Amino acid sequence: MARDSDDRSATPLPGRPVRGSATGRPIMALLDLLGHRWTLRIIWELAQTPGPTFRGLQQRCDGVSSSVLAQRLAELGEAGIVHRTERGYALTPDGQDLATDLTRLHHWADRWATRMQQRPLT
Amino acid sequence: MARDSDDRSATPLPGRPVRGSATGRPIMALLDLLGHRWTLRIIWELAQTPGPTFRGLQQRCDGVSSSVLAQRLAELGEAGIVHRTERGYALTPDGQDLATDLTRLHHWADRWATRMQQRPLT
DNA sequence: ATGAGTGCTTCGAAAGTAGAAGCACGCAGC
DNA sequence: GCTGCGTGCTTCTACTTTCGAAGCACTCAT
Repeated sequence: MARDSDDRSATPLPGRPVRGSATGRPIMALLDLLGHRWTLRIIWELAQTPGPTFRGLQQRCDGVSSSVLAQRLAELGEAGIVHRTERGYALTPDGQDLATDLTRLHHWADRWATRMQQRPLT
Repeated sequence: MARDSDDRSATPLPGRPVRGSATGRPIMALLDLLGHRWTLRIIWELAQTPGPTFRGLQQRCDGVSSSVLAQRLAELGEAGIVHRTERGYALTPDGQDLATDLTRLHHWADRWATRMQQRPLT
């Protein structure tokens, strides 16, 4: 996982300067972390059905490449959002809190869908 | 802005098959849309201080390249989250609702920072 | 030993992003 | 007119990230 002296294990964490913000403000680190592709989706899937295997999670995420999945799980693990249990991958208590907030996005998305159908696009 | 018949206007929208999900479920479209780089940040900045100019917003986002910013604003506009007013760019009512949900992420991020400081990483 | 499952890595190709430069427009002052 | 400034936004090339197939090392049951 961590090849020694890997400068690129640049997981966005609070207190660290992250890409797009040198201040290290927690919200910036979070927005950066969640801005990585598949990250939001992985948290979402783990919230829906906890405990999948690596390959199982891969399938749930519509066949995300294993290289990226491993990378994301490492980031989320380092951030204390996901951990690996004997029964598979799962959200930590912190991760569950975060997932709860994401649930609100789900409700928003449903209303969004309704409005977009009413408004003919382009 | 919306040049007709542009094949690349692949903005993730509910009802459309998006990358990583053929179903077009609203939440998937949203997670995909928000997973693009700078998208979360742009919404966040517009929620903090509405009405910036293009270049002003660019500076707030730590110098995001103008090409990406224009692309993101087009996506968010197409999604009905951001629109351009006479006083500059601003969130639509829908966008403000979304930003409200993101505010919860801010609180989570602060708690996250506290925990990460207590636990030395790696 | 064979086979199937696991987590995870490697590597070339494709897609996305960075960053500087520049275009077209409007407007104020001259 | 022209110059200068500010606007939104595009174009271009170089760099980074992601994809996707393949494969490695390991465990466990057969």
